[in-house]
Amino acid sequence: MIKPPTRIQQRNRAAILSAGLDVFSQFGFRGATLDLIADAAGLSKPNLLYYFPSKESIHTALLEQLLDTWLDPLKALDGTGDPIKEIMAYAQRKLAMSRDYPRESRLWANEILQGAPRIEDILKDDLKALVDEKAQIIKAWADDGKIADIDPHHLIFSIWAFTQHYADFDVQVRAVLGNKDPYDGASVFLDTLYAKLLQP
Amino acid sequence: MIKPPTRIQQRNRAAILSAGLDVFSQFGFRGATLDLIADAAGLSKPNLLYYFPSKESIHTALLEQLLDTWLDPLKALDGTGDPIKEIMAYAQRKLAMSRDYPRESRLWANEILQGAPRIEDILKDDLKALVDEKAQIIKAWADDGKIADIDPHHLIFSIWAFTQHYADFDVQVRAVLGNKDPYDGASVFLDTLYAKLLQP
DNA sequence: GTCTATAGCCTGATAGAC
DNA sequence: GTCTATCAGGCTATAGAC
Repeated sequence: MIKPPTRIQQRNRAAILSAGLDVFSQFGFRGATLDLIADAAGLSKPNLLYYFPSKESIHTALLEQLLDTWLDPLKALDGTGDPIKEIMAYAQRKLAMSRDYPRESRLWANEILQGAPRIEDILKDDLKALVDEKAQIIKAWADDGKIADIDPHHLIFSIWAFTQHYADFDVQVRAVLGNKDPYDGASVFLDTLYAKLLQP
Repeated sequence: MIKPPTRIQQRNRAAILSAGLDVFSQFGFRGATLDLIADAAGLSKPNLLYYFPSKESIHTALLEQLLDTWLDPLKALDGTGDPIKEIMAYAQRKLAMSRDYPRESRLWANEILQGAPRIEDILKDDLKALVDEKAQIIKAWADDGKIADIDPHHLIFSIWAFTQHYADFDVQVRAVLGNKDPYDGASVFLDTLYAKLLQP
């Protein structure tokens, strides 16, 4: 018989996951330590290991939780909608994710930078299938003359690259811009960029 | 009296730096270990520490060496040249750097992702000054109607983001593309993207 | 210049009291 | 459920033989 988690358990699990997100997204899997996570979560190390049996299990839980929401913006790209509007709305959704979930973006970036040892299969199966499916939609739009004839895969890469840059390279962007908020300017630029690119 | 380094010393120093680049670019500063670097360099750990006094010193040497070449493509942007050609040539130079020096790109990405504790001052001083200078050139071109009126800072960010994506997210790009080489398609896409964006 | 040996600290994880 | 105490192994760095 499995008992439902108490409020304390829910709170501690959430605190650990949030602390783990902080630490793993900054230092990567190898650079993160249980001491740092335990401190950030306000728990002792053994107590942390009472909730999660290992360092790996915290990391895995975070990646699984992330996958649920990370691919949503692309999944929402609708083949029956207005082509240019659909693509530009996707790009803006991704930019909003960088603004609202920068730690998640950096967790992903760290995992890929380190060779994606824990999610390589997911990239080659789920991610590739999703991208190929949406690329086909975009290609059909191009063939119909509804948007310019550009490579759909590199179009998607460019959206990922540009939007995630503001989360992953946040320190650099802010160092260069000074005190200005990056996201307003980025949003305007994004609209201009893809409006011009996609115009048939 | 300082003696010139012997051939063995030159070779070992180079081997350590190359091994350090491999390891730091994959795991970040904290995730890297001297054991991994020593193995990759084909030296024992104490011998490695004979050439560099500490882990930090290897990392610093790599970052300094990187800075020399990392900003060259932007420095070469010439205010007296043809505006659209200059910007597109810059973007292509950056893409070539991702292709030819992916480890350097990932070393940089790791450092920024981790909050750039060791190069934050350089970002705020040297990098900001360089970018502001080139942004002013680009703005003047826009004011003269020679290129479209777009935000120069975000234009530069977009070039960084898109070109470095192919080095930093290499595993993901290749997982999605299958066996195809990414760089030919990226180069064509890059030309199309900025030709359309910059057209006044 | 290069090695073996090791100091001294930090790491992930466990045992057992309460 | 949470703690103190602790283990075994990995970590950076040093000592000292050759």
